[in-house]
Amino acid sequence: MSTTPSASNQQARPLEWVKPPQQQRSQKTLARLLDAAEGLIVESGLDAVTVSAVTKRAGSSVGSFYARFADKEALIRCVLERFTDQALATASAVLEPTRWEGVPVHDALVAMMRFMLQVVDERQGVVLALLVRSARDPELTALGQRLNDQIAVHLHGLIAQCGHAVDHDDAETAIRMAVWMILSAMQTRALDKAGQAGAFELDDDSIAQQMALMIIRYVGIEGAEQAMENVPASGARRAAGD
Amino acid sequence: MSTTPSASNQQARPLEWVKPPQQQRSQKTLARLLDAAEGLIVESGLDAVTVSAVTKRAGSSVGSFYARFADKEALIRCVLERFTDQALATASAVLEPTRWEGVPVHDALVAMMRFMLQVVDERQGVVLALLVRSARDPELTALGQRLNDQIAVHLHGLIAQCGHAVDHDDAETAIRMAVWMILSAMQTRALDKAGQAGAFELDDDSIAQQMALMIIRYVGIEGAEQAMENVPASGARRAAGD
DNA sequence: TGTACATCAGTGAACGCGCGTTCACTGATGTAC
DNA sequence: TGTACATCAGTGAACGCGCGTTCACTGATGTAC
Repeated sequence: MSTTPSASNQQARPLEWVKPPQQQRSQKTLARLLDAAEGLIVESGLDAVTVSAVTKRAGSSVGSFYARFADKEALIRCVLERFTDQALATASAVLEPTRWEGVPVHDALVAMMRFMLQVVDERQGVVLALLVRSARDPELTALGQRLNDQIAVHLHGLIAQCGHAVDHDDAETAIRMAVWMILSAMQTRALDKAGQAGAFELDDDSIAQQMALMIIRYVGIEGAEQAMENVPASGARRAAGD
Repeated sequence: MSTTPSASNQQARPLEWVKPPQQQRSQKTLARLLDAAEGLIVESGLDAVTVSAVTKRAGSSVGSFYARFADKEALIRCVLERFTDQALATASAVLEPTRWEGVPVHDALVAMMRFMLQVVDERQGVVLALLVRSARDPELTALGQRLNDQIAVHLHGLIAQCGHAVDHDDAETAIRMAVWMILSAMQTRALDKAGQAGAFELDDDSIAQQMALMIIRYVGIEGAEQAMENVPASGARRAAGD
């Protein structure tokens, strides 16, 4: 973990709410506490995150916990901020233009949506925790918005670069809106899956394709729709302008 | 409140988790408890909903609370179910086809989106509570889905009735997806507003218009877009097919 | 290199607050004769 | 109509659990001379 590209984030960002450790020993304790908390969130939800549960799982003690964190809230913020940082870094990596050279916009979008759905699936717990905690803590709300903005900016650049005409008064706003709606829907999806209610009868693949289609049509990326190679078109698709 | 159309709901639905009162006196106590809880949620959020706070506000007592509700959860579920029932009823009323006869689809959609944004604004607290509580309680998640489905069904009927051709393989799914994304975004919006973070720099009106545009384009309601009388079109809008 | 001291890190029992829930009791409403 | 009784409704002090937080203490690491 200390060799991953996002390691610098873990040292710089989370330490705002944390007493910076002076020895390597406590550095590790801190990491173990964060991991323990995240593990509990993923496995059993936010309610399972009690100080004693976290310290027990981390093989630490209550006292050493309070040597690092001002209170329990600080821990949770730390975990969620670390998560958003990872998400931010991942988003930048995934949306890097060179990665998608020569790939039709539609396929690229579907791939991205699929990836996002997969992440949400794997890290449901954390996504939900971020959602739930945002209701109390405006600083966390801001994190979500930052993620939204960054994805939107990157996506905008990416679409602009691939040479399609865009049919929208304000492409930037449109993309921001689209990303907003999609991210929101992803959160709802995490909720539905956690509640193992029937959720959507739609599978992740169909959702990914529909989301991609939504972006293309709403933002008005002209000529991008016909590249839908793997969409099982029941009625023949016939775009108005082609 | 006992004369509103939704009063029947209040008698039938919420009582699943509640001991049915035998006298009018306790009937009123029950209503006061529900109102008190909702009031607390709206004004101070879910955390402020403690049994003693609720009973105090309702001018009641802890004991009489437990005579009606199995536990605190039951109360909260009741409040949120009552809210969804109202939302469901409102949605049916708002989406009634006769209301929109002769109104261009675009204008109708914008009006609806505006209305929804307004509701979310007024009842932020309850919307948020529903969101947060759904993470714990699958039964509440199901409520949200029911709302989604019903709106989608009505909207589908409404769009089908107004004689536009629809350019989508599966209009029903598309509309369901659109409603899903929009409702999810509304929840995020409630979050953002509550956190009074900069939220979106977009005002509610622009959001309403963009959402309407999204529906029209994504679902492919042909010929509906040019009815955009009050959209400040900076670059001249030119739909591909007209 | 060794000793003394200071600081850092870790420990876990103990405290106390807040809140959900219970329960023994009083008062109100309805019913039987 | 009046009295006796049963049931329903309401009361709030008391209980107890769980959890966050504190604190007096032990052990480990680093530093000065």
